[in-house]
Amino acid sequence: MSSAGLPDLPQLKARLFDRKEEFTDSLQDLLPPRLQARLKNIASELEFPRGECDLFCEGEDAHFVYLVETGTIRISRLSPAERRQVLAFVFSGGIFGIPDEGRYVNSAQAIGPARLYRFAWASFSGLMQEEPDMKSALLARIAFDFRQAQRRIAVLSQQNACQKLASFLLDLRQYPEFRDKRKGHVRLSLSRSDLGDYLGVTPETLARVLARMEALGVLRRKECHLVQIRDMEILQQIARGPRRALPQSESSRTPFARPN
Amino acid sequence: MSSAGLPDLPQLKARLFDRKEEFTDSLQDLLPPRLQARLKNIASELEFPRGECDLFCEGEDAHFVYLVETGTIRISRLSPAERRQVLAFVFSGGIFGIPDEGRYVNSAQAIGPARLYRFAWASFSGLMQEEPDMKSALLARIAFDFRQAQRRIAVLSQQNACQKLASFLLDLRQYPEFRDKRKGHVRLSLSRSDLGDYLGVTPETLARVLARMEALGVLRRKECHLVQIRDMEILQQIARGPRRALPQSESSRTPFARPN
DNA sequence: CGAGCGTTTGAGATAGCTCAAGCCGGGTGG
DNA sequence: CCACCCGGCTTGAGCTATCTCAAACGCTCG
Repeated sequence: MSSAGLPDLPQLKARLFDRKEEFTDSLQDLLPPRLQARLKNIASELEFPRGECDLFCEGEDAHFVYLVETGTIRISRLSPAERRQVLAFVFSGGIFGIPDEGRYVNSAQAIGPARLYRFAWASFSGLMQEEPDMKSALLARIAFDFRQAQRRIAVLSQQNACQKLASFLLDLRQYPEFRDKRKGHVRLSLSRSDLGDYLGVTPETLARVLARMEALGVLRRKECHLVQIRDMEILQQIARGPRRALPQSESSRTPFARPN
Repeated sequence: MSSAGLPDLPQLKARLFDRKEEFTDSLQDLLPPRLQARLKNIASELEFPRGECDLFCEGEDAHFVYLVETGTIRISRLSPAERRQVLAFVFSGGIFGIPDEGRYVNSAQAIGPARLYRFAWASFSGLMQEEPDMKSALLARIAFDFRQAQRRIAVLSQQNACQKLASFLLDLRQYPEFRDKRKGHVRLSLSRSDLGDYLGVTPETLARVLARMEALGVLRRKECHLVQIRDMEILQQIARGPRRALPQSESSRTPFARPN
C-alpha cells in the first residue's frame, strides 16, 4: 500500500483489542512470486502425523528455520521452576526457529498434524543477503510477531481468567483453521493445559471459567474440544471489561467481572 | 561475529532467566560508522527536561521514528477498561515509534530528562531501502525487542509479585544508567505506579513486597527511588524459585515463595 | 508552614491456586 | 461386544496472594 518508502513494513495488522476480520500476515504473502519460488528452492518439506512431535528444544544449536504451511506449532519455554510457558502458537504463514547467537531460545512442538517448510539457516540468511525484499518480508513478519507479543503482555498482566479466555477465543476466530464449518463453532485443538500454559492459568481454572461462561449462555461446550460461541457481543464485552467490577454497586457494564 | 550468512541477526543477547552481564544491543552499535553518519544526517536531535513529556499517543498518525540517546522512555498502551499497561521501558540505543499501517500503536513518554534522535519515517525507510545493512540492523534490534517481550510474557504470567520485582531489579543491573556509583545501589527513576503498571501489580503490592524484601535483608530502601541490593544471591533465587512453595513443608529452597 | 502528591501501611474481600476426588470417552484385551 | 483402564477434563473445598478501599505518613514546592 504505502507508496513511498518501505513498501513492506507497514503491512502489519494487529491492534490491541480491536481485532480485524482478516488477519493474514503470512511470510509468503509478503513476498513477490519470484522470491516465493527462490524460497521454495532451498526448502525441504516436512510432514507430521497426528500427535505431538518435537521440532527443537531451547538451548540446542540452531541449524534450521521453519515456516508453517498447515497445522499449529507450540512455542514454549521452561522456567527454572520447571514450569512451562507457552509463548505462542504459530499458524499457517508463521515463521519460527530464528536463532539467537546460534541457538534456539525456545522449544517448538507440532501439536496435531502439520506441514512445514524447513530451511537451513545458512541458506536462508544467504538468501536474505542477496535479496533485500526477503529481508523486508522477514522484518515485517517479526514486527508482526512483536506486536502480537505486546498484545499478549497486556492481556496477561491486566486480564482475569475469563477475560483471557474471551480474548483467546476472539483471537482464534481470525484463523480460518479454527473455525468449524458451522458458524460460531470454534475447534480447540489444544489440550487444556496447553491453553492454560498459554494464558497463564491452571487447567482447573480454565475448566471453571468455561463452565461459568456456559452458565451465562455465552458459549456451549459441545465436545471438550469444540465450543459454540452463542453470544459474540457479550464475549467482546467480557474481553474489554475491567478486571474486577466495582465491589459494591451495579453490575451493569459487564455481567462478568463479578461472576457471583 | 558470525562469518557466514547474516552478519547481524545473531547478535542478540537476551535469554530468559540467565541474563548476561553486558547487554548492549543499541541500534548504533549494530551499524558501521558510515551508516551511523548517514543516519545522523537525517536526524533531528531532541532534548527533554526533567518531568514527563509526551512524545506520541496510540492511534496518532505516525510521522517519526525515535532513537534513544540518553534517558528512559515509557512505552504504554491504554486498555479499553481505562487501565494503562506499560509495555516496555526503552533505554539508550533503543528504537521506538515504528508505525503500524501508518499509525502509532503505543504511546510514548519521556520520564525524566532525555536526549533523542528523531527521524522522519519517510527518510528513515528510504534510507533502509538504499542500505540493506540498515535494514539488517533494524531487523536485529526488533528481534531483540521481540525476545525481550517473550521474556516478559514468561515473567508476567508465571511469577508472583516478589519474583517480578526481583526479575526487574536484576534486569536493571544490565543498564549502566541505573547503577548508582556505589556498588549494589540501583536508582529507580520510576514512580511506583509506572513500575506497577509495568509488572502488572498495584503500587500498594509493590510497596509491600519491597517492605518484605527489606525485612528479609535482601535489599534496603535508602530513599524511595534508591535501593541497595544487599544479597544478590537470594535475589536471584527469588527470581528463579517457584511461584508458590509447597504449602505444608520445608521452605528450604526459596525463603520467599512463602513469605510468612 | 501548609497543600498536595506519591508512598507506605492496614483491614477486609476475592480470584485463582493446590490438592483431591469424581467423571467421561476412547482404546485395549478378554 | 463388553468390561476395564487410563488420561484428560471437570468439580469441589480450602487457602493465600493480591486486589480494593482507606487512612497515615513524609517529601517537595509554593
